[in-house]
Amino acid sequence: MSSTPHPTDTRSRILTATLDLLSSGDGNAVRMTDIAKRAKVSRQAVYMHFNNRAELLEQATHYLDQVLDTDARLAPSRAAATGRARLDAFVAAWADYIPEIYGPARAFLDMERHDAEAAAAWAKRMEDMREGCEAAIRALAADGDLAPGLNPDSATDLLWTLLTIPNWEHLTQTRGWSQDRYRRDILIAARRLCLARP
Amino acid sequence: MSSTPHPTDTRSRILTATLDLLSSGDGNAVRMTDIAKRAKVSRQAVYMHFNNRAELLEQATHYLDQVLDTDARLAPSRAAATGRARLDAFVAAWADYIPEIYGPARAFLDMERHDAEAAAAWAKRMEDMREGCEAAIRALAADGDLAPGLNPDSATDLLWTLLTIPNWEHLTQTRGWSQDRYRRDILIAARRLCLARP
DNA sequence: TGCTCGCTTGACATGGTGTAAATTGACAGG
DNA sequence: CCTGTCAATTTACACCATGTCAAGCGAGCA
Repeated sequence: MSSTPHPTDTRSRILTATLDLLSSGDGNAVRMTDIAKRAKVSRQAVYMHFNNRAELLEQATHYLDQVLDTDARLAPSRAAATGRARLDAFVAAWADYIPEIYGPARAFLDMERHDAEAAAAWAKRMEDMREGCEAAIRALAADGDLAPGLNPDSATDLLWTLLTIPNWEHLTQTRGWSQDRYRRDILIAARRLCLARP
Repeated sequence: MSSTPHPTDTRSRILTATLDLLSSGDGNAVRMTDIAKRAKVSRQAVYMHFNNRAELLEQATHYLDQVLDTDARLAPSRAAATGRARLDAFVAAWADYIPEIYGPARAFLDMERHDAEAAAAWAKRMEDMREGCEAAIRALAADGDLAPGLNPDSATDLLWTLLTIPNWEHLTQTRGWSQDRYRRDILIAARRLCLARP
């Protein structure tokens, strides 16, 4: 059942319990009580390690980033020779990354409205992601391959927007797209949007 | 202050109070208490007219649709001669519609996770909107102007996704785009995405 | 006079987060 | 062996928003 190893120390048990619950679909069943139960500690023990839910979630995503080796996944994109290749690699990497962080992401999106701290933590992550978009667009512009009619700023923001998690959610959950279809069609869309000659 | 007329009967006062608060920015300050206070009735009086918050919000958007004459705004799109014209008219109409319904929309998006009834009501509205996208894409396909590489289904879903309210929110709120810029650049993006020769 | 309707008042249940304090049990060091 | 420390437990409570319940009140109508 458990997708992550099963460490003995309490703090790690809480973190893996959090991730397990978040990734197990019913995102609503991730209350502090549920996490504590799953980690086999008291609810108060959770508060001994994390001040509040937002902080716990934030630590959990950091923990997840190590497991997924997020940086390494974006290396191919950074190494790409042309702007077109960079765009393709970035979109592909990101498309496959989304489903893996969807659990925590959904939790943050839910909190973001009424919890400024959570919103800030999540905004920073998404800002990092935007930089990937910006780099790809700059590379395209340098190659003279950027779509005419769009300045680099607008192209960056539009690409970034296209690739947001709510859009992935909309297409795969609401519209029932498979992950394969998402990967394929979102790449086509990104090319059409950004490239002068898609 | 009040953007809507000020009817005397209680039910209408509650509805306009709801819309006023929703459109006044701080979307978090739209608790049942706030609405009641604004309508100058007791909190319980609200429950005499609407069973719960979701139902109140739903009625409020219906009320708003009458005020905005939503149907009429989409008439130019339906009347367009070519697929390209239809796409343009639809995107333009929708782009200017979003800011006007943003208040209620945001409230629904917040509830949709933990309130099935609210989610269903909102999904229906968005489904109606999808039909506009579908009609535009079909018209393009009929003219032979649809982007190669995308079948009509995918194009419809992608266009629909591009135009969602969270994306408008992301671009105008998070990225600080003006409404003018949004209207202009989202139209460019929609054309690039859907047209064979944008 | 008395009935009914629309609304008010005030109290209360529920469900989730977060706080506070007293207690237990293990383990380490003098 | 006694003592201190530390992690964790148990229990209890404050807070906040939604929604429920019941009694009361005043205006208008028959």
